[in-house]
Amino acid sequence: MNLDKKISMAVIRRLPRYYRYLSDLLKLGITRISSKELSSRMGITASQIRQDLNCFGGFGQQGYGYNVEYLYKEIGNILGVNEAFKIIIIGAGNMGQALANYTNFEKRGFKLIGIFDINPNLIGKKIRDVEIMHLDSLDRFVAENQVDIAILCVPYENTPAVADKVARLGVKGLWNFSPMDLKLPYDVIIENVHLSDSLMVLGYRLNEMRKSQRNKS
Amino acid sequence: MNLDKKISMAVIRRLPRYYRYLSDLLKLGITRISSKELSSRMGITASQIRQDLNCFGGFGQQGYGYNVEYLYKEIGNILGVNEAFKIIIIGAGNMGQALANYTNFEKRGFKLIGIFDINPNLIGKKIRDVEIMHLDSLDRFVAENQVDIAILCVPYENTPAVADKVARLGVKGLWNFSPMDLKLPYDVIIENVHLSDSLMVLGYRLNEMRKSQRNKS
DNA sequence: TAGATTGTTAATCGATTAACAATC
DNA sequence: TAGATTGTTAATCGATTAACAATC
Repeated sequence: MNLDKKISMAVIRRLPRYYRYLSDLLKLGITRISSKELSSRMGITASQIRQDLNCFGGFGQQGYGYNVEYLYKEIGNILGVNEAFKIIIIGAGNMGQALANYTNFEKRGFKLIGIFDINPNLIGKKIRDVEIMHLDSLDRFVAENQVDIAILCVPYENTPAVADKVARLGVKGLWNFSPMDLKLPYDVIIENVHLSDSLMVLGYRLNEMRKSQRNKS
Repeated sequence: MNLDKKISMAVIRRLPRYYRYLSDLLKLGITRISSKELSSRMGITASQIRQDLNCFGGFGQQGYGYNVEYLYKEIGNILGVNEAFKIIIIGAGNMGQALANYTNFEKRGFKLIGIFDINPNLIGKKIRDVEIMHLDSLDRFVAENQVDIAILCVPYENTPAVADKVARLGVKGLWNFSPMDLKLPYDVIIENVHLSDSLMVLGYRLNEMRKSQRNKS
């Protein structure tokens, strides 16, 4: 168990995936699983699974494998599903409202406590009991409430300014939906969701497949 | 110029990022750029930039660097921004509607031609001139129109069945928004957008930062 | 021409996979 | 106990970085 050693992002990004598969196994009523069996389900090597898990501790047992429920809970703890991170959404356009309606996030340890916009037609409206407030009241809100993460769903051109403002107010996690790489001079964790990047990669791969099929025939 | 050689996914996933930075440079009126200068803007090594670009051809000139407009267009072509991929959205809930309103996709070579749902209250409604149709008419629609990509925004439990149906109809690209790894026995390109995975990684990193700050003091 | 910067090969680094002793 | 499977070290593979000759 290589505890306190620096864990690579490659490993970290696989954790939510393990968590999902373990959740599925639980639902199927499977109580124990070997790295070999999980390997064939997930399409990665058993060796990688054992390596990954051992970054965080020895969760298995020789000759037995892993207890599904135990491993599920442990990975949940590592990912902080019981932390109840307080999140706010900035920008209540289509994407902001869509995310506000995602009840899944709650299950994974994220609690929406505020939504902000500048459109007067939206102010006062509620989404799942959370009020849409004017962006002008953000300062006071952040001062009065602990806000762990801000979800940025504002138009492209406003994103840098809003990100800067939020970071200055002391919010330490930003989830950015604009197609740009935010850089801030503060100690803030930024996670980008570049939807158009993903779609463009899909387009590229589609073309490549078609090309290779044409060459075959 | 290592043409026709297999290009790694690591390189491919960086292409849209290059494309974004070149677009920014164009807007700034910068006409030429060296790998060194681009390197400092993007925060990756100049060596990596030259390696990446040379997978697709020699776009630069010794002693000069790269012509921004030329490189922008070339990468655009590689990514297929002029292909006008025909896309449909399945599931016109919050996320489906949010994506339907994304005009950005059009600029990057994706044309929305249909939206499908099963909710009778939504059928007939239009989003940006695109009609929401009943899922029952999907078969005929795909038969009568070329559909390159289907965006899946349906509830978790319906996703596998809908994905299977769409793939059977001959759609070769799937953009999946459900938190599951789709596997299909057909030659279909699947690109997953696992929003909750991304958010959980953000939560993990936030916790790690806080831990390390606590240890310092 | 001299200076700059690419394209490309070689070296390094990190991540994945294989192997196996430890042990349940 | 014997069989199974982990935890962990060692080997391999692939991706990134460094170096430099080619050349604009």
